[in-house]
Amino acid sequence: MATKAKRRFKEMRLRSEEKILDAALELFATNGYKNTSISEIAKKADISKGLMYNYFASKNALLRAIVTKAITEGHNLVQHAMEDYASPILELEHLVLDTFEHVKNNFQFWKLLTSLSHQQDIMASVQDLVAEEKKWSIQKGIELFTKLKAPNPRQSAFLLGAAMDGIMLHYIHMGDEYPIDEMAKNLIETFTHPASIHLG
Amino acid sequence: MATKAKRRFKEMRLRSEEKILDAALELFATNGYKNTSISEIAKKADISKGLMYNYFASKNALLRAIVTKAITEGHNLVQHAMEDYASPILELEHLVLDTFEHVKNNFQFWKLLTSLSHQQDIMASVQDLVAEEKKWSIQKGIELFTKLKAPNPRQSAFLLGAAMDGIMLHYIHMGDEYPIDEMAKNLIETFTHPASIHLG
Amino acid sequence: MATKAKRRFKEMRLRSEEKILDAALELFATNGYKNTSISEIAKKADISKGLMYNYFASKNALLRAIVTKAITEGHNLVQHAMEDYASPILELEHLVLDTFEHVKNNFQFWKLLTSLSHQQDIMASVQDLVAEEKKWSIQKGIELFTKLKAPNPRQSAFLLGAAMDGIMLHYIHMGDEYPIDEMAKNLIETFTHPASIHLG
Amino acid sequence: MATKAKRRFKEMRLRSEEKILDAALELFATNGYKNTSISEIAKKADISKGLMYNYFASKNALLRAIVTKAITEGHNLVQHAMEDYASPILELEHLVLDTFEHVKNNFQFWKLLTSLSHQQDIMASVQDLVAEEKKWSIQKGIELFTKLKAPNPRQSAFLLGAAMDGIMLHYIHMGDEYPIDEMAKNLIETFTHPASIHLG
DNA sequence: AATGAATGAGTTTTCATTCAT
DNA sequence: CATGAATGAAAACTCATTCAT
Repeated sequence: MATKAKRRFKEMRLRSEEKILDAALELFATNGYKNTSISEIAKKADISKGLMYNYFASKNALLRAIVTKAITEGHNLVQHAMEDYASPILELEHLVLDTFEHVKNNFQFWKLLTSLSHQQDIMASVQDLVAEEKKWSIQKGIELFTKLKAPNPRQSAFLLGAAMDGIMLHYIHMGDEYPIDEMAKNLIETFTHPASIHLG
Repeated sequence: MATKAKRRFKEMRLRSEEKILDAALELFATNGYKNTSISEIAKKADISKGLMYNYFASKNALLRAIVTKAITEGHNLVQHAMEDYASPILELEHLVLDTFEHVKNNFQFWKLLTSLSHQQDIMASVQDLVAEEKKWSIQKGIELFTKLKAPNPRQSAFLLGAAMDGIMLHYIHMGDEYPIDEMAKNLIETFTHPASIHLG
Repeated sequence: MATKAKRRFKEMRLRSEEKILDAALELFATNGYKNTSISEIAKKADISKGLMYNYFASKNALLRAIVTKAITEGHNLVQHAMEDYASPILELEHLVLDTFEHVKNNFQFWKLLTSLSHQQDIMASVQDLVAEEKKWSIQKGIELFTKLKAPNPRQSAFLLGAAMDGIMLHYIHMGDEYPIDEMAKNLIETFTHPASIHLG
Repeated sequence: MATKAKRRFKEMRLRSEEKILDAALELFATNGYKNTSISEIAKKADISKGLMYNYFASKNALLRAIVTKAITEGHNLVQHAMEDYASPILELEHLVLDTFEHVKNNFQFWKLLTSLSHQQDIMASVQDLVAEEKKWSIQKGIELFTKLKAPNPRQSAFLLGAAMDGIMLHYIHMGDEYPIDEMAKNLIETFTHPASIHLG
């Protein structure tokens, strides 16, 4: 009896939580954290203002929940993708493609994260979650270019990272108008082909 | 007499206006637009809250003034730098270096602009100013790569643009810890040397 | 069968009601009425929020129930204690000691009542219950001092009442650190011995 | 010029601050801290809600300001009054009378303080201010009864303290209906006359 | 009888903006 | 031109109470 009721309650909780997280992510991403009110979130999630506080202790806790969730998901995804590859070139190719795939599939989240990254005080409450992710990413790049026998792996990793972030930035701003797949292909060629594609 | 007095007033006016713009730029850039109060700006600019409204009709007008000013300055700078170059390679080199130089010299402004770019409603009030700038920039890139006989000038221009923005993004986040000059050198080589520097 | 089940239900009901009353009393007394939420009470009583409303129509009804219960108990106690004494001196002695005993045994309740007594609007809903109690208490004091042939029984009763309330106040604030028994002894001597104990 | 304007502003500030403090004191004292909203205070003080925050950082800061102000005033008053007396009996007489005088003149404040003393968490934010006051008071009492050669000065000081607090409590509850001056006289006699006044 | 999800009115707090001087 | 006191609308948050199950 009690079990049945409990299960039902759990489901209700989960559904509401999901609705709130989704609504908040979209609004935060589009209009910014400070610029989004709990009222707006509640309206979009189709719940009452008060209910939000049943699930998240504060607006900031809600933000952290979003970031935590997305980073966890993202981390798993990329780590999986990295497992076994025949050659470092293929590996680099997948690093780029998988990352962009993840960005495409989590458009709103990346928009939010990019937006957050410019607000010092808000970022502070999320910094720890993001910092680790970044370090891991650069480390992976350096390993790759070392395997590829690049003359300066660190430098190449940084440049690749910058180019990827730039592409993501443009993609995030322009959305599907931006030729992200083409850019990815181009990027991979630039970083793996001995002859530059840029000059004839 | 009157003239002298008038001139002094004008100078004071300019000085106050300048102080407000500077203070606001720094605070907006560091903490975000929404997160910065008029009180804070007034305190930092060492003027009264009320005085601000003598110079700018609203907080949003102040924001627009900052963006307008910086974009105008930036535009002049880059356009100047582009004038006469012996070869397109040199020209590309200068495009990259001058842009980064501008970012370095207007760190706060770029920080602000990057931050703003993620807040749809605020950006709306500034969008038109930025859009033109962007278009011009891409056009310039395409021209350059055409002169350089790149197989796909548009693609190369996009990739260069993305890489430059990525580098700027990292520089803006990390400040002087980021090896922006080294990155610039590297970037130029990648885009102008027939043999890739990435693979040995 | 039915009877047995009914009895069990009644017991459960009593147990839950008791748990709620105890939890609420402690929380109200410690943190104040307004400062205590139904959630806290429910958690402390180990029941659900909703169940509380099966037993008490509102938070205020719960408060009234607590006060009513404790006053009734207290009244019985003191009245019992007052029955037959050989001398008015002994009677006064018992009045003091029994009252303090009651306070010691109902510490939380007295704490609550003392706390409530300063909140006009809340007190309104409880006032009538308390007023009667007070009147009875003073009447008793006057009777006693009359029997004791005090020159001004009313005055003495008031002074004794004030001193007792003062001692109770201190006891309530300090808890068992306060030497309430010693104070009681002292108080009785002061009011029954012809020679003052205060000056040597 | 500037000076004149500044003086005017200071006066405005002072007046508003005073109005807020007075309104808040009365409401806190009558209805309790938690039970009083900023809106009510603003309405009573005839100012806008927002203005309160120009003067006090928070509702709690307002409370502390009230307590600090009253304790400081009270301390000065009593300390002054204690200076030079011909005999310890006269000194005790004045201790009692001056204290009651202070309570009468700061009725609202004492009502508030008595009310606060029962709410642990609120009291925490004010405790330090009050604790010192209490210690000083008891110390004074012990000194007095030592000079008066009471057999147990500490005990007598405690009893006097309790009686005084009890009288104040009743006075605070009943207001001017309570014969506080008569009680004071009676109290002094009880504690200074060798023969008890209670029994004929 | 019992649960806890959901509500909404009310509370504290913030801040762009106005205005008297 | 300059000041900062004052306002009020909107934001974050709390909580007694209701209700479907």
